[in-house]
Amino acid sequence: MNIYDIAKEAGVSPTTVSRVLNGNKNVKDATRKKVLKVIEGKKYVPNMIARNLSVGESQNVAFLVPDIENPFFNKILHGITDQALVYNYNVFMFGTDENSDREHRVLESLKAEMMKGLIIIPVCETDTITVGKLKNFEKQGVPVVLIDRDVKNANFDGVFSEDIEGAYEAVECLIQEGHKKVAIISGPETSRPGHDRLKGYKKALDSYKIEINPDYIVYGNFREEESYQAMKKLMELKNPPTGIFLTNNMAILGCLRYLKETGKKLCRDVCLVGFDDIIELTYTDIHLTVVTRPVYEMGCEAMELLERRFESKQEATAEKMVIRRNSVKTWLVKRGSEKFAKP
Amino acid sequence: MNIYDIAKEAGVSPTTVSRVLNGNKNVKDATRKKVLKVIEGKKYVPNMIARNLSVGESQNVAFLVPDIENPFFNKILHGITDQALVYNYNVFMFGTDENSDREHRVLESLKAEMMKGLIIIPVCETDTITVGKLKNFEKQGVPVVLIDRDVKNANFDGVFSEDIEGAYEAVECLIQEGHKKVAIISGPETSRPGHDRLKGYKKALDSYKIEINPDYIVYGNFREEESYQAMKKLMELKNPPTGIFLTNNMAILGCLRYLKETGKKLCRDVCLVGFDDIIELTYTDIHLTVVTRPVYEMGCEAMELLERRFESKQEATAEKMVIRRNSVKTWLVKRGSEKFAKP
DNA sequence: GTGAAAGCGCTAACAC
DNA sequence: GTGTTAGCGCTTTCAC
Repeated sequence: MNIYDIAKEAGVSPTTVSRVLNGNKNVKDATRKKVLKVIEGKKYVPNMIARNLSVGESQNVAFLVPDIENPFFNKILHGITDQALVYNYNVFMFGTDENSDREHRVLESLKAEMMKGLIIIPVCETDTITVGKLKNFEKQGVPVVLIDRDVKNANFDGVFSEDIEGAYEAVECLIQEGHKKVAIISGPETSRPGHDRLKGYKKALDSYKIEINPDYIVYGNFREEESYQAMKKLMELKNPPTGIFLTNNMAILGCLRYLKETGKKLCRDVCLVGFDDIIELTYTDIHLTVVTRPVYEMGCEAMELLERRFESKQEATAEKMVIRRNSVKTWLVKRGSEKFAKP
Repeated sequence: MNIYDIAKEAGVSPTTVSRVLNGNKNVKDATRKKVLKVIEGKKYVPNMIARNLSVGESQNVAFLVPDIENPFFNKILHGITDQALVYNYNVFMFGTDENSDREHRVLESLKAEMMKGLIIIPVCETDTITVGKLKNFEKQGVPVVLIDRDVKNANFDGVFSEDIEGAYEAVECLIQEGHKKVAIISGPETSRPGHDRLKGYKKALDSYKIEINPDYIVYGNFREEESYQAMKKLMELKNPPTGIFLTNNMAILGCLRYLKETGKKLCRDVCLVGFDDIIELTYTDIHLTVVTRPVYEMGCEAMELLERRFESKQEATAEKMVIRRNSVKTWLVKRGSEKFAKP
C-alpha cells in the first residue's frame, strides 16, 4: 500500500496525502481529516526509504565508537540514542575496535547511505585518511560531531571534557596528600585525552614545584594489559612512586590486577587516583578516588550539536559557520585512595 | 554522480553498470573492466537508498535492547555488530529501557524502514502488542530473532541459554557446600530467564530433598535497587538463609551494596552464587562464584540465525519452515563465595 | 551479452 | 488549496 492507494480512496491527489503526512499547512482542515481517516483505516505506513531517496537524505545518524564493551562509551551511546529518540532519528551503530582500517571501512560504506549526520569517537587524531573522509562528509552536507577525542588539521563540532584541568585536579589531590613521587600511566599521545591528561599532570607538578621525573611517565595506551605492564614497570623502579595517576578506566583495571597478582595493597604500597569512574568498584572495598564527568550528558550533547547543524542548514550563511566545541567540566570524587592508610 | 553518468562515460547502458556493480555473470570481461575503470576514476559510490527502494528491502538490521548500559547486553551488541560487519549489514541500535511502550514505539517506527531483519531482547514475554508487531514483521518477510528472553504464543528463532540447568548448577554448588537454607533473588516472572532460573533453583532443592521455603524466594526483577531490597528482606528474616542464588548481574550488585552498607561480609555472614559474571569484581577481593555463558557468541549467533533466514527466503518451501531455537550451555566458575571462610 | 523502458514510493516545482 | 508532472538512483523484466 502506498500514497496513491490512500489518495484514490480519499478522493484526493497523492500530493495532498504527502502534504498531510508532512504536516504541510496548505491543506484544508476537512481534507486533512478525510485523508487521515483513510490512513488510519487502512493502517497505512509511509515508506521512509522512498522519502529519503526523494528528499536526498535519510533520518539516520551513525555512531562510530572504538570499543563497544567499554562502559564509558556505553554511557555515551545511551545518551545519543535517548536524544535521537527525541528527534526521531535512527542510530547506526559501528564498533571500530580501535582499528583505523576498520574505521575507514565503515566510513567508506557510509557514503552510500545518505546519512543525515555522523557522531564519531575517532581511533586516532593524526589519521589523515579518517580526517579526509570526515571532511568529505561535511563537504557533502553531512555534519560531523566528535566526542571526547579530537582530530588534527580539522575543525569539527565536538563535545570534549576539560582533560587538562581534570588531570590537574587528580594530580593535585595526590600532591596535597603529601606525595612527592607522583607517576602517570598515560594514554596514547595520538589522542586528545591522552596528551591533555599528561599535560595536566605536568602542569600540576610544575605548580607545586615538583620536578618531573621521566621514569614516572609511562604509557598504558588506555588498555588493561598495557596499563598492567606500565604499572609493573613503575612499581619495579628502584625508586617507585608513591602516588599514581591513572588516565582512564582501563588503566585502573590494569593496575588493580597488578596489585592483586603481586599481593600489594592500595593505600599501603601505593596510592592511586583514576580518571573516569568504575561503578562496580563502589560496591567493593576499593575506594578509588577518581576524576569524573557527565558522560551520559556528553552523548546527549553530541546529538544536540548535530541537531543544531541540521537546523542551521536552512539558515543564513552567517550562522552556518559557527563551530561549536563544547567542554564539560570534570570533578573529583574523593574516596580515600589518594592517601596512605593510617597504620 | 549516478549510474547514468558512469554508463555514459563508459559507453554502455545503465543496466550494464548495474550488472557490474552487482556481480552479474552476464557481462563480457572487457565491458566489466571498462566500467570498473570509470567507476574508479570518478570515485563513484552507489546509492544504497535507491537500491533499497528498488529491490524492496534494505541491508539494515535493527537491534532492540532493554538496557544499553548493562555490560551483559553490551557484549551481545558487540557480537551482533562484529557479525553484521561480516555480511555488510548495518545495525540500527535501539534502547527500550525495559519499557514496553518504548518498545512498541520503536517497533512501530521500524515498519517504515524496510528492515532486513530484527534482533530483539524483548521487555516482557507476555506483551501481546509486541508479539503482534513481531509477527507482522515476519508476515511481511522480515525475520525476527530473539536473544535470551522469549515471548509467549509465538515461535521465533532465537538464541537462549540453558537457564534451568545453569541455575541448577549454581544452587547445587551451594548445597554441596553444606547449605540447607538456600534462597533465591529471582527475576521477573514474565521473562524466560526469570522463571527458568527459578525453576532450576526449585529443581535443585528438590533433587537434594530440601524443602522449599517460600520465604526464601524473593524477587529482585533483575534490577539493582529491587535486588537490594530483596536481599534486605532475606537477611532480616528470623531465620535467614546461609546461601543465596542471585539470578543476574544487577542482583549481584544490589546484594553487594546491602552487605557493604550493613557491614556484613561475604563468606562470613552469607554465601552467594551469581548468574552472569561481573568482570570488574575479578579485580577485587570479592571472589564471586558465578554461572556464566558465552555472551559475545550469543550475539554472533543471533546474527547468524538471521542470515540463515535471509538465505532460506530464496529456497524451497520445506527449508523455509525450520525454526531454529538454539541454546548455549552455561558453566560454573567457582571462586569461593559459595562457602564460608574457615575461621 | 547488452539495452530500453517501466517502476520502487515519495516529494517538489509549477500551474491552476 | 489542490493536482499534474517530473524526478530521486537504482533494478528488472523483456526484447534483441
